[in-house]
Amino acid sequence: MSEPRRAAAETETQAGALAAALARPEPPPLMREQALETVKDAIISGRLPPGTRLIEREMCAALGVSRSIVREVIRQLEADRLVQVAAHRGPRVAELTAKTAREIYDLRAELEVLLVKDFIRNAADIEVTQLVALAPEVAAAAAANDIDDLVVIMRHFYGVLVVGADNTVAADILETLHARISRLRVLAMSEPGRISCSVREISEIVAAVEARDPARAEVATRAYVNAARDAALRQIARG
Amino acid sequence: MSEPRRAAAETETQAGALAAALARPEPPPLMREQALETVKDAIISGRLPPGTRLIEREMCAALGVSRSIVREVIRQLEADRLVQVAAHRGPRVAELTAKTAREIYDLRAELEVLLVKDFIRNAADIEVTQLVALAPEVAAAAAANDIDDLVVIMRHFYGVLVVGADNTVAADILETLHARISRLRVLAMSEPGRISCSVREISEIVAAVEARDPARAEVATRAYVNAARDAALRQIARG
DNA sequence: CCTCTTTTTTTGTCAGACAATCTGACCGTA
DNA sequence: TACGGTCAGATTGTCTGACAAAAAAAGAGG
Repeated sequence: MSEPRRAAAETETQAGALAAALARPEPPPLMREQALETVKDAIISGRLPPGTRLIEREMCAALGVSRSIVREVIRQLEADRLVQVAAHRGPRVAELTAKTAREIYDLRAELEVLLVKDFIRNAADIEVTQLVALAPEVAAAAAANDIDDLVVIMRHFYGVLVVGADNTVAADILETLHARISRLRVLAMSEPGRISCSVREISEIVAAVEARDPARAEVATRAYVNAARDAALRQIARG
Repeated sequence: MSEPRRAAAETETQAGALAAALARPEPPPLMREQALETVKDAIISGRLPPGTRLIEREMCAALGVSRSIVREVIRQLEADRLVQVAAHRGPRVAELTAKTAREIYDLRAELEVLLVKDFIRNAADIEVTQLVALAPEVAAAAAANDIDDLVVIMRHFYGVLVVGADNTVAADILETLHARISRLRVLAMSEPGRISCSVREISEIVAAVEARDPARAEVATRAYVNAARDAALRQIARG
């Protein structure tokens, strides 16, 4: 009984390896996905500020796609809470109140703590090394006061974290939260003194991860996210 | 300067109150929302089991709507992770692996802890009373072994919790997680002995909330969700 | 200045079309 | 029989055009 099943399992494994090796990461991109990415990026970067009306016809013209596509994209952005849609009134880029921002940061803290702990538990040594290698990069970008570069490096940081933590559910949700506060994060980083402070906090997280010390990592991660939250809320309060 | 503004604010407030009082909670329901709710309910209840293909034309016929609507609905379900869509291959009701289930339950624990703590901090006394009043109902339904009733009561329980906690972000995300594991939750509840166990755990949560003791509530909530997780994973393991 | 109409804009929905792609059946060959 | 190749049908991805209903804007009148 086990002979044929073993054989089947073997061919399956081989096929799986083949598929993985040959998988094209870029199957002919769907219009819908390109359009979604374009609009999402425009919102996240702030080129479409909160409150902006997203009129279907204009979106069609701007994106070069049909209304069908635009409407599907809107539905996805709505589900991600990046746009708010009132019936018969059309979608607008979502506003971010202080209350909502606080809620997002508080939940973000829990998610990042969860991910860092999972990273400590699940990540291979090479992934830990990758994370450790990012700490000096963060420091360098901070020293140069290059916020754009810092954003890129932090995105990389979270990329390594997410892969090593191997927790898709938490990673997906954290990504939606990050998207919602992305403008705010950049704003908060431009607060004088915030950058050098966050460098220290991130270094501490990395050090705790390197030591594979979950309790220490939790404290460090909470400190980092809470400080970011307070800076963000100050920015909102200033208008 | 403040006089006219006060007057304006007053009429605005009055108008707002009127609008709130007369607001029909049911503005002519959009086809798309009805369709979404119908499909979502079918998935959550298990009438559309995981893996089921959702063919556009068939959905149109079944729901009595056009393809535009069906496709918009699919996009929303995709964003909620209730369906998985492969390009050119169409959507299927999402499968739930043991790994994903574990991740969902672990995150659910964090979210419910967060919400319970917020409830303790923010809820009015009357809301605490409402929650306390649900404990005996849970016990009664459990004693009668009426799982359907228990599901309804637990939905009510979370409704009260969410309103009192006043944390929309966490509530929304918890709702999507609950949706993804809803079949599993029912399955887990049918495990012999699980119900009476969960009654005790829920009573302890309620007692901790009534005492407004966050630390105790956290312990109780974790115990409840972790027990639910273990029961759920056992069900998955059994096939 | 406020209020009531009338237009204009925009959304919500449908129907039909067509190319690109996937699936499964069929078929010849070794 | 097992395997690789071909072809027709099914299905998705996308576009266009249409129209009723709702909301917003513009005018008219007091």
